[in-house]
Amino acid sequence: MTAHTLPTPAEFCGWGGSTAAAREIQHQLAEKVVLTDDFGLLKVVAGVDVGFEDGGKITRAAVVLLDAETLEPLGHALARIPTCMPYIPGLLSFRELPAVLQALDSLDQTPDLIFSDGHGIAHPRGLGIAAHLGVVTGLPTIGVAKKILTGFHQPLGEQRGHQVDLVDKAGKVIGTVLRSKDKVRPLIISPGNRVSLESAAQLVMRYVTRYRLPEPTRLADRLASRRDEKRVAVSK
DNA sequence: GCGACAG
DNA sequence: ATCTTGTCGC
Repeated sequence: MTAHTLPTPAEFCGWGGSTAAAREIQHQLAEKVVLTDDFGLLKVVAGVDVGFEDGGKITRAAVVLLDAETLEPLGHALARIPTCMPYIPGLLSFRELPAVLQALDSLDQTPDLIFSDGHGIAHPRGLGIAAHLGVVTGLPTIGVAKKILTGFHQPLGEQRGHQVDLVDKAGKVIGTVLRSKDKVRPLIISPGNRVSLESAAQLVMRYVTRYRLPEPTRLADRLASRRDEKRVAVSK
């Protein structure tokens, strides 16, 4: 069923699948993205991120579930699969989604909203990993990136909460450059699916506490990159 | 042709 | 993303 939306990892191994085919899939799926806030009250929010092990041979996806109201941890999942596609700017989702989907499937609960690392519609073909994930799962998603992939913006204010539009060459707004904390590099926020541009930035700020990244993303990042384990290993 | 380029 | 210690600044 996902054959037309996400080539199997095997199809890309050794370049069995072409980048041209992947780009065509993105163009088609981008048309399915909805930017309407059609979700109800948020009960469970999730954060997803991907890390690598063994020099990149293993792709490791992490998903964390939090109570949308209290940010209390409700659960998490990990998926580790062989990596068989290289990183290619613009085609990130084909490399990372297989593991992410597997981790999501292993959960006993479906989140009402997913914060994904990377871009949503702020992408050359309008389908960054967050948007791709949203279309494939049918769930509301928001892209939280640390760098711009495409687009331009006016100067941004220095204080926490300040934001400016990220626009494409045609002048269309595709995201928000958001200062989540004072004196830190801004985050690039863009809708993935079933979330409006305005809500995307608001929701991110709702889940930012004392760090640059919103909690769902920050916690998923820890799990995916094994921050805790490494800290112990180094300080020991 | 040249440079840019999420994670 | 990942390899990696200490260090400068708020």
